[in-house]
Amino acid sequence: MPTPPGTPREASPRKPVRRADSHAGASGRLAALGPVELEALPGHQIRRLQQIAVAIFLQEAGSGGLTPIQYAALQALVNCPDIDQRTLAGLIGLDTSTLAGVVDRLEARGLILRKADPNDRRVKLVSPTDAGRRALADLLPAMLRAQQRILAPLSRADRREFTRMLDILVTANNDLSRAPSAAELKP
Amino acid sequence: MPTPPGTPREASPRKPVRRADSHAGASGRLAALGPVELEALPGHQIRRLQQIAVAIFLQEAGSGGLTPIQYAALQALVNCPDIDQRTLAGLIGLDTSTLAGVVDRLEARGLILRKADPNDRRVKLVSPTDAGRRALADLLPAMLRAQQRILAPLSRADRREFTRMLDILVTANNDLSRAPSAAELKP
DNA sequence: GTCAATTCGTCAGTATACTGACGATCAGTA
DNA sequence: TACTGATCGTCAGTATACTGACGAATTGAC
Repeated sequence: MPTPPGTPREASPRKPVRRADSHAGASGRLAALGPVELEALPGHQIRRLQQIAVAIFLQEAGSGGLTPIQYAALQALVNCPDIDQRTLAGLIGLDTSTLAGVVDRLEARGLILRKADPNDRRVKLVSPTDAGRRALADLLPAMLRAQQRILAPLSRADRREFTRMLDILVTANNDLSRAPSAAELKP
Repeated sequence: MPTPPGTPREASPRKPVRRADSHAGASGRLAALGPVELEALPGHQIRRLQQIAVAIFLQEAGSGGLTPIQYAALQALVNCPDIDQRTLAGLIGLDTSTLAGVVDRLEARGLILRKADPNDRRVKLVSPTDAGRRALADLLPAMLRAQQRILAPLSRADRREFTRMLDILVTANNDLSRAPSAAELKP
């Protein structure tokens, strides 16, 4: 972690508030340059947007529905049944320990099945039940409405640009979460 | 720490099987078209980007540092000391019940102080300690590096566009989380 | 001046999301 | 075959983040 990646360097901050003064340690009294506005920090706004996206999804899904994560796990399993939990975690971008809880809850609701792999008893293969496929199909319109609402404040051209940049940012840093990456899944 | 960022990884196939935008409006005929690709759903990609942003922040902050939320709370208090918890929750976009835990942890580390409001005994006023201001100042360079790294995969023009759209999306839906909105804070 | 409504902070409960460690299992080798 | 190393799922611990409910305190209507 002493090694910041290649290229941060002191680019001129757009309008943000306060430049990264490399001589900060010396003065110690740089608190006078100006306040840091949270709204100008991308990380802060990304967190807010995530909160909003989850809230919209839950509104559309209704009280009996699934959470966004549960929907993603179930959708990945319908796309690709009978995979082990590690592969599933990689598909939806989750830590395997976090996925364990998600799978527990889906199994408790009868939406998926966990069975041991006969060839490797460490592995548990997961697949959706009929009830799971039905729940997913029932939720599809609400899920699509949620996706539209999330980006609704943007113009159509901006929506396209935004999703394009989102893809760049996610794929460029895909390996930063503890989710198993595609590289280490299929040797 | 492994996984030095900046590794672009091969681009995913990215065939947009089913997008949630534009012409999907009628909502009746989109049910039978093909598999739903999670990567094409804005909500999914926003969640992934949030994971990445947190991971980058924690990498830069180091082991003894603060979490992004703790940083935001402390920064808001330095900008604006002696406010009650409800106002603070609104400033950083948090539920008051979630904020209670954040404030507990910051108080336990001696970075903030909680005292009763003499004019209204329901209210607890919060303000940073000297140690809190010091911790915030010490973390400033790392925080700014993190912000740069999050958007580093984009061109400079794209970074500007992305933050512009982020602002639009967040402010347009500001009232969807349970955080106290600015409207109800100052009557 | 009393009582209902409201507000503030908190708690219990649920669900992500991470780190670090562990037992069980498998693959490879000597 | 016995040993080493790796992998799979899980667990404990910590930290967001929400809903719904609650006691304590204040405000408002009358």
